[in-house]
Amino acid sequence: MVSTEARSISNRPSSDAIAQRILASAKDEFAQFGYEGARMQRVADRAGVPKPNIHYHYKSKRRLYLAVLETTIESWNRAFDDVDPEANPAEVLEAFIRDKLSQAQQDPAASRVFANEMIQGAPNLNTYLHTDMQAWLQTRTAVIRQWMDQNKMQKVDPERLIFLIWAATQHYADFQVQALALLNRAQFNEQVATETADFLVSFILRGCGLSSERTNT
Amino acid sequence: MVSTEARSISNRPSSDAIAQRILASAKDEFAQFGYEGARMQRVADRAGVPKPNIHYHYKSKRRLYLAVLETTIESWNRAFDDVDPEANPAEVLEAFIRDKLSQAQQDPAASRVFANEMIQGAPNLNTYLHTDMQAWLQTRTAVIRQWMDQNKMQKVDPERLIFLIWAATQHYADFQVQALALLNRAQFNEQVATETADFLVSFILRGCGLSSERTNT
DNA sequence: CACAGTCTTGACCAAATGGTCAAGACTATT
DNA sequence: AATAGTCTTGACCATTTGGTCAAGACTGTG
Repeated sequence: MVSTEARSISNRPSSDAIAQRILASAKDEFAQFGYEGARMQRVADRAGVPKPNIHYHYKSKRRLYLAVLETTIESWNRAFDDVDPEANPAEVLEAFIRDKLSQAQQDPAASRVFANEMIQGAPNLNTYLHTDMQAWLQTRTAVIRQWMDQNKMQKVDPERLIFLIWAATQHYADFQVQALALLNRAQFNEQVATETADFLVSFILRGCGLSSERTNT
Repeated sequence: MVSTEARSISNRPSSDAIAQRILASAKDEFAQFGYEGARMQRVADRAGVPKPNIHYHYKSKRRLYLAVLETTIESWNRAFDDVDPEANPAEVLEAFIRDKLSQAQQDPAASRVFANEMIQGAPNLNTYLHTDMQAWLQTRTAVIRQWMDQNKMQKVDPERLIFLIWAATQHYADFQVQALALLNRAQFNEQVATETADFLVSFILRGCGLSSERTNT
């Protein structure tokens, strides 16, 4: 009786909370090892639940992975999302760069999940690449082209400009160990992030012909 | 007799040739799936040899992986290797960028193996990062700093400049599917490579204040 | 408090995994 | 042509893998 009473204070976390914890653990696992290298047992251990519990919430490893991919994509390009063509290119691009880098710092696992999927050949995101992502890119490049037509910035390939920003920012998530080792830093803290953001913003804006400073050649 | 004669023309490939073929197959496999996701059986199939043959040439999966890593690293930064500080920064950087991109196109697997190892946290290359690679980087950044002191180029963080070049070029190897999908191209051929190289060179040189063209702001 | 539905979990399974081994095939040397 | 050393391979093994299942625990509702 008493024991039952006591047990009844078990205060079991809500089913949703557990599903969330599993999803978060899965993100870390898939980020580090990729789909094929990920182990369900490790996901369970990270989440602190028995393995069969995962299969209650997610039908299979593949479904779990797809769920992770989905949440990852959702938070992908928050910024730069609705851009006013009348806005200042420099400000818009700066905001975009800083936001992407901030994401890379705050949630490197998301970036790595995506990187793994791409390296692997995007077996689960091929449609997405050719539909939603392409559409997203096209509206963005349209604005950039407009800016270039109005001589507001240097004429450059807009698609490749976006690629460069993606690559340069995600680098600090995906290759974090390398960057930290070579910069002789212990962790990717706020200071390193700020230094990096400042470098990227000023370098890329200069590349876009948007710098207030002039070159001294 | 006859059959023996006929068989003796079997012309079995040299042991070294097979070891090489295994290594090449392993590079592709590790590139696509990462260490934990790689399957010895698939390596064997790709190489066209029975699985035990792999274990004759490479003691274990780990040893095979280390061998792949080694050959990958060797071909890593061929270019930009001995730079004359008196040389023209623009020319040196352009050569470096074009070489890195050419590598990314010709051997994307190598880039992906390295990317996987970094994403995973560099469990096998941590020492390398803190020794050889750091040394390599330091001699390069020293030259760049010299150029900046002599006002030959814009003052920027040299380490992060190198990172940006690495990231921007390797992107076309690691994220090849994405780039091709978004550029609406079927394959990363010579034309795409040239367009990309031209973009990267002019954009990055402008970022370094090394462009002949002036901005029109 | 009983009952039904939701959620959890220990015990288990078939298949796949990295790796072994001993028998055989090939090659160079004498 | 016999021999010794190198290389190849079919059959096999212990362990790990993703996944199942049925029994039980918990929770809300009448």
